[in-house]
Amino acid sequence: MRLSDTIESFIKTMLTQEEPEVELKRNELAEYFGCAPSQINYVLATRFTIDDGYVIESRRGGGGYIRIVRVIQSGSKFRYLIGERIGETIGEVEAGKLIGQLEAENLITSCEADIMRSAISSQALSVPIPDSMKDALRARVLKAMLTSIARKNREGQASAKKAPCIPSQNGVS
Amino acid sequence: MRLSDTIESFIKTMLTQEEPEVELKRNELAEYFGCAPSQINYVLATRFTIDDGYVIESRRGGGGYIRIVRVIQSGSKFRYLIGERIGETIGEVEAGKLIGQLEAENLITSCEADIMRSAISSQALSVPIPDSMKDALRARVLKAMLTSIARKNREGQASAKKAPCIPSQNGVS
DNA sequence: TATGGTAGGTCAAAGAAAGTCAGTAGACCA
DNA sequence: TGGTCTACTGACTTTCTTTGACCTACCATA
Repeated sequence: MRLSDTIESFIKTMLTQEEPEVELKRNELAEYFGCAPSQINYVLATRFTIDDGYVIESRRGGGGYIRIVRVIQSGSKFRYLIGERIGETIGEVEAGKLIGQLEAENLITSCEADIMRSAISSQALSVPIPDSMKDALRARVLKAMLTSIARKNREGQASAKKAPCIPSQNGVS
Repeated sequence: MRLSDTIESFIKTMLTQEEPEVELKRNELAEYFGCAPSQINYVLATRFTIDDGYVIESRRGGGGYIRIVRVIQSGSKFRYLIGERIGETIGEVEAGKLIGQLEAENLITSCEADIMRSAISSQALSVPIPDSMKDALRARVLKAMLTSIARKNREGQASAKKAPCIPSQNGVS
């Protein structure tokens, strides 16, 4: 396994359900894993982004620290994604992270997440068009899927005739 | 026998009934068979396609890998749809009917059906490319989504750890 | 209020591994 | 024997990881 993956899961095991916040020393962690301190920054930059659902705070100097906070930016997540976050184009990795967040917040099932991921995979979109247009296409497809989920949720709320897409919260307090 | 055939059967013997998933190193395999690494890609591209019921996942860079997953049992509904029924291109109406059938047979939930319909809607695919290419794109996206469902169902059967996509059969014998 | 130590941030470069593609060679068929 | 399809290769590209040199911020205290 890659060092980055090891560090990632190390940090994630510190972030439990009850403890959505962890503070660490960059140099200590680097020494513990026997790597360059900047490796820690790399892990944070690639695996603990806001799209992944994390916020990083830090401080330099004596008594410095890095704090990682898992955030659930609730409110109307779908509106935010469709209206602001996604925009005209989006890459596969980025889009995958957004889907992962919806899954983690139990706004979609893991089946729905997988369907969405596969629908926007570069595999699925591998027709001979320029990459920029693929990203535009991906954004459209993703927004269309999210819109359909959001609409279903609304209808479920309104009439209770049709089942909403919100999955049952298995094991989540 | 052609080298490609040898590599193909080599990989297929690794993919047993119990282990439908194999991970390998492209360079190692190429060295083992004494061929160019790109030969491996050729074999994967010609013999382990979605239509054949396989999914390829890979990662570049340090610690990179190629994973081959056999997703689809022969003789299944999904096998028929992906391998024969859908083909290279498909229109929106036709695709919608197929999705409706899956929904009626309780192979997918109504939410999943809606997500899939929206993903292949002409709305979602309205980027400036020729219509013929849109139909090709729709076919690819649809196959990719069906593949992910089929895979999930298989994983659900195999381990019962992950929930399968097959919805509960409400009122359907 | 300088100033030196402490600790995190940035960035570019090197390394690792897979992907792409165009071109060549071989095989099969009319 | 010419044409088309399949197999194969190598050069080049892209992506991901890791490191180290250098930069910046904060704190204590003289």
